[in-house]
Amino acid sequence: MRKPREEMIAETRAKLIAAGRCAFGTVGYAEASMDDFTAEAGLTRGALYHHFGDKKGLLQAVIQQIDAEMTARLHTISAGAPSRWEGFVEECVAYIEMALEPEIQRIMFRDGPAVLGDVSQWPTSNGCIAALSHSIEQLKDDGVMADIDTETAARLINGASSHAALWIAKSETPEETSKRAVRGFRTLLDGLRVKA
Amino acid sequence: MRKPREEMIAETRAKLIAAGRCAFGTVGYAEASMDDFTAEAGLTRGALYHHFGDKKGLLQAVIQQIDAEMTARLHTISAGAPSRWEGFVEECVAYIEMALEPEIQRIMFRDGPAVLGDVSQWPTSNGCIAALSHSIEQLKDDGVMADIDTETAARLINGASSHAALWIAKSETPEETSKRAVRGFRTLLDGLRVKA
DNA sequence: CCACTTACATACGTGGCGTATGTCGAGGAG
DNA sequence: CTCCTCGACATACGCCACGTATGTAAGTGG
Repeated sequence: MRKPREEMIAETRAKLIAAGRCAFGTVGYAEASMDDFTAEAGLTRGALYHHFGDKKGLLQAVIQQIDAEMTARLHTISAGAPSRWEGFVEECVAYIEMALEPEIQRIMFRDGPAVLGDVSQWPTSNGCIAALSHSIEQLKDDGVMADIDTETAARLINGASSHAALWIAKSETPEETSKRAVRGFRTLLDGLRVKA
Repeated sequence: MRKPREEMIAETRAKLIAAGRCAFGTVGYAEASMDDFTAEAGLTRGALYHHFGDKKGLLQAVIQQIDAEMTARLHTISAGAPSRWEGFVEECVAYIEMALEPEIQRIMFRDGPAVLGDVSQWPTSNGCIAALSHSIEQLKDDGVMADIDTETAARLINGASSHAALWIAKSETPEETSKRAVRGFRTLLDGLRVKA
């Protein structure tokens, strides 16, 4: 065994992140007891403080992981679309739909911003904003999208998406509400499209 | 003195709400110690639990108060505009700008949703959404706004606004960022306008 | 082979929340 | 006027969670 040491460490970190992610995603950040979910991972709070400094540090790590996954998913979706505009719209819709998943919603859109401030502000873990910005930039180059500041557009869309997701998730009829939201969202985006 | 009793009670409630509002708005909900800010109001946690049940109950009361103030402000703004469309746009811009005030931002857009879930969901304290919806409904009747589900539009705009405000507030150059955001926001809204 | 660091676990103090209990003043019944 | 009740609020207690200080065993460089 060449370097089993570092592997063990990485594994410990991964186990802590996984346990924290699970706890944060289900009972929420504030109600998640560090003693409890570290024990579930077969460890103690000592390990957590050693690797992440404090509870917020673990949350950061969890968010970073989730953000990376979301960014990857968005990328594959936009890449597989027939046109760039289509890809962009599908990306936005996918963003709403991802925000519907309880874990993503809770961690990325509720507890994350509340505990750490505007998550998309730090250089790390703003992959989703960056992905949206990239798409918008391309569309502007293609002359398909109206003249609007790229980052602003990305953030407005991001905000609309996440709130829509919250709305849907809390709705009594998520299915129907989701359809209404996506439909309205398409209309909103269509307003930004340059008409032929 | 006809009913000094009820006045005293109302005053106690008001003092608790004011103290809580101040603490929540500055240090945040989680960091606000009930012992501390009730003492600042010349009371104890006993009074708080008696009137509001628990810490969340006080937060609800605080949110309700702020929401009422915001709704009133939005109403006067939209009422004083030259046209309905102008009034609507100004309302939205005002919404962004209100969300810039630290107290409103912290309580209404960060801690509120995190602690209580989607605030705009409960019947109480959705005054702002209702005000936006009302404006949108009128614009649709006037044939000035594109065919979009009213509530959906209100929520998308609400989401975009609050995220924009977060972005601005955390920016290193809030003044400039604010201009970018408002400009982009106007473009977004313009996309919903029926062209003559 | 030994000193030293690293990766954790254990032990302890503090503080905040919620609840159970106590007290004091205001009104109504007689 | 007196007593009794009830509501408004304070006090007291226990619990739990976080953070830190300390301990320990395993690995690593010289």
